[in-house]
Amino acid sequence: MAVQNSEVAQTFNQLADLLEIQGENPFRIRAYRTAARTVMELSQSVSDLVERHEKLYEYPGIGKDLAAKIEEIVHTGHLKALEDVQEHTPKALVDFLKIPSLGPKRVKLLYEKLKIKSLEELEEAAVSKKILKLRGFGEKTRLEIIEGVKKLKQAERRQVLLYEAGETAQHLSSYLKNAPGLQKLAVAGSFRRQKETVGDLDILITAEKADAAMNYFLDYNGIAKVAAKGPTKATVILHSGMQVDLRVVADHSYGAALMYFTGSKAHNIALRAMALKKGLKLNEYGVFKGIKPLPVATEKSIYELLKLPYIEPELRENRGEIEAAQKGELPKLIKITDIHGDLHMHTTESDGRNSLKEMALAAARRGYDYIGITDHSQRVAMAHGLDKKRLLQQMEQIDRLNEELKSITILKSIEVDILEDGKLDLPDDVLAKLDYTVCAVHSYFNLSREKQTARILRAMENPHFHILAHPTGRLIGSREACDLHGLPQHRTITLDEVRCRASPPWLVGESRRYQYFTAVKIAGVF
DNA sequence: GCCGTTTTCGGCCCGACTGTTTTCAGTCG
Repeated sequence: MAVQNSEVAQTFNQLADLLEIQGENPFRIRAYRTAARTVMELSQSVSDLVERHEKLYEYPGIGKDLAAKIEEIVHTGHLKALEDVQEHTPKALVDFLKIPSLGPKRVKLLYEKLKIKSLEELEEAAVSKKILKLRGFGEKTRLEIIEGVKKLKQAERRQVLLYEAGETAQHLSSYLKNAPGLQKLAVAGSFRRQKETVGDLDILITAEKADAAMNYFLDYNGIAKVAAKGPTKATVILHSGMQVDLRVVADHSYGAALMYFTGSKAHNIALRAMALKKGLKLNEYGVFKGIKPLPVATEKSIYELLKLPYIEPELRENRGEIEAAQKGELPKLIKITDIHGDLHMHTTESDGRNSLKEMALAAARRGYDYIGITDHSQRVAMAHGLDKKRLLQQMEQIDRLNEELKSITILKSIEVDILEDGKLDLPDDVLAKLDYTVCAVHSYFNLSREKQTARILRAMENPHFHILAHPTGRLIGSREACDLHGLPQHRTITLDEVRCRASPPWLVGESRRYQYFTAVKIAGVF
């Protein structure tokens, strides 16, 4: 059984967590984490690379040592070094790191001085005030730990979907726009990078008087708790549980601060290292030569100073965008204005919320040239999927509507279910009458990799198969991707890619909850 | 553990805030 890249990355991260608690050289720990990231971003499986004797140590952040460790994991399925470290460190200590105010140093102290090695022991030591004996532990920390243990027992820290975070961001932004003396405002962080889920919101403002704006922010009625506040920085927890960080900077630092708070952390570190090599210092206040600030009002001017073109926030993850920028090979990202139509839409015939005509009119108002109607097929009974008879009726309806509406073209389609054996859920004669089909898996997500892949390949062999919808079936935060051979786990799709995949060059539908744009069938998707 | 137009050794991003301390270490982003 081949080892997945994510398993290798997980092993490295586990090792890094444990070494952190043991007080190992922090740079060595960082190397493990960097390597874990690199492995996750590889477009090929490490198993294949090892099998073909590719030089793993030529990838960024992977040297000979880590390459050997990767090979060990591929060959033996585990890492002896991790097991050795695990043997001497209780696993629960790693969970302690998730508690606010507990970092590796304090976890180490708790373990060494008080022999604490489980969540229960930690709770007991906090409640009985034993931990106050330790240097650096006071009453505040004690209460933080009790609260943290409670939360940890309940659930993981909540990550919300991007669009949910967008609603909170919208509320907060419109509130803050009325702050006294407000000049500029941006929601930065992972939200600006448009990550699929967002853990907290980072809001950056410039204002005539920082303290007035800060106080205005702290008066926001959605705040449940103020976790930290200073003259330029505050952290609050909203009633929804979401954390919001506010930073106030001087107007001339806005560009540098926006870049800094947008991240990602890895991208910033890489940029700072580049700046250092040029004899410059980069921080959230600007770019400095010695102590002399250079004029950098915008993010663009900072990139220019580093001899780089502007890098879009969505790409700032230090997974090759800086190298691509240096070579002038940055991908062009999809913009709303690039979208001319939507090929994945439901109506009230199945589980949509609007009628066929309402959908068409709404799309026309958006300026779309075309839409494709893709209600569910009969097998998805929960969504009242269409059988042959109802689909034929809908097609007639579409013909009539196309006559009536001249501003938009409505294409006939269906989201046809891929059955467990790879057959499509409707007979070929009716599929042949459609403009195109969207095919998707809605059941049996847990088949083995071999069976799942064979199932989809078989569906693709059908001459009426055109588009594979939500290819991995992953629901962000609630259902894992199904195991398929050859689909990358995580990546950004660019406009050029969509163009070259789609023939004719249609953009394809997306959903808020699925990770992927619906992929279009081309040779070599798998 | 990685890496090299200061280098094969000696660096490795950097600042705000907190809590505990009595000047600063640890955490966080």
